Amino acid sequence: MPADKNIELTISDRHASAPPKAAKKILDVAYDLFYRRGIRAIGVDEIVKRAGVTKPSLYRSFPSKDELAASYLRQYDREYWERFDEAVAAHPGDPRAQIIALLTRVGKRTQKPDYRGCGMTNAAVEYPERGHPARVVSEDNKQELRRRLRAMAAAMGAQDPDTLGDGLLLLIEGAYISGQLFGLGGPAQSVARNADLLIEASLKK
Amino acid sequence: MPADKNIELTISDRHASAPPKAAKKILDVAYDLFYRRGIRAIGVDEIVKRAGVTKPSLYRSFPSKDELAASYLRQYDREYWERFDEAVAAHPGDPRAQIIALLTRVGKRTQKPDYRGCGMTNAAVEYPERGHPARVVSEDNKQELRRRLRAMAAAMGAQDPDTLGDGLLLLIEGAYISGQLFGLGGPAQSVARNADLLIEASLKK
DNA sequence: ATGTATACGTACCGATCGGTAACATTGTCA
DNA sequence: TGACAATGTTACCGATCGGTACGTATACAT
Repeated sequence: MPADKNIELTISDRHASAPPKAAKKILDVAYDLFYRRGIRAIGVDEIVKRAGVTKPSLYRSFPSKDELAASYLRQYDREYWERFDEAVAAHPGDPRAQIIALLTRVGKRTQKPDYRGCGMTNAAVEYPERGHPARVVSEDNKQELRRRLRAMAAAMGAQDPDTLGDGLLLLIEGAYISGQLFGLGGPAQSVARNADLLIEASLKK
Repeated sequence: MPADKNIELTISDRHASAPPKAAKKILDVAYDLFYRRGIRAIGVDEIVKRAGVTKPSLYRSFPSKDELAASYLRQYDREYWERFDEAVAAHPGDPRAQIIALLTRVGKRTQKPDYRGCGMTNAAVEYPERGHPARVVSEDNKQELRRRLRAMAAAMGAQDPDTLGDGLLLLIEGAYISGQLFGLGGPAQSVARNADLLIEASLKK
């Protein structure tokens, strides 16, 4: 279930009704294409064609393709933390169970046939140049992920919370990547089990 | 120290001397540009310009840009296993020490200022379509990595060698990716420490 | 010197890239 | 009805994409 809330705060919050419809269709289509096939691989022509709109419509709502990509990632970011918070909320006050729930879900997603990894991670690989609009969003997302994982490791009572938090991040990123590299039956299916072992070895005795 | 052995078996092994010099320059330049800035981001025009040759020269030695990218990855593959075997050879008969040596080096490389991750991983992200020449090389490389890590986990006497091998792979891939995402001081610097903890927790007691 | 093979360069191809100018059409609310 | 905003239409821009037709330079063997 993709992009169904507001498009961009600056667009939808004008006077509480009837934001441009074209912008939403464009962003929905761009979201799907960028995620599945990559940002560089998709041209604006294909986006407008599949969205049933024209190019000027795209450039009225988004200043450039790069900014459209950044908008796609901001949308991805919202849904990312929704999923995150959902797993956390399922085990209130139990950070270890939260992590395991989170990683179990990630592991399951990576085993779906056409899994394509994390949109954030992929975008950062596609745009190595510092300061690129898409990369900025991606880096912010990862910084926040690191912050949360370290905080959760501390709440678990790890001997070295920063090391455990970073170790969990490495496992997660490894799952994102190897999920799209190996497909079904790949190493990503064991991410939760390995995280559990790592946590066990990292707690104060 | 880049690409200084043979270019392509099919080129250099013609009659044991004087293979086209242009092909080597092209592959060297392509290697550098593809790795640092991405394959899709680099056009053939830039490659031939920086190599000081012309486009027809490129297409006499390589049937297409995609195949040039595949050649780049085959070269990367050779150097990859050279580094791997080097770390292994430093600790004969001690798989755990081999892994730690390996991951210590990976962790160090990820902390270099302009670290750009694993060329194989990056190529697979850039080319999600199955069967793409570049992706095929990348997938083969990863399969082999998984095979070796599982074998080493078994040699260590892990309770569940496949799970430990896969866990190590997840940590390694996580290090490749987060190395280029976070730069200096990122989570990748702790990959060896986390691997050691994971190994400790995975051995038979 | 002349044939033959190989490597290289000039110049070009059609397609697509991201992006825009100018204008016509629609729907909505006053 | 009039005004305005959103969208559509058509046609175009210069740049770059991957790739090639075709002539030329060099080397070596006869």
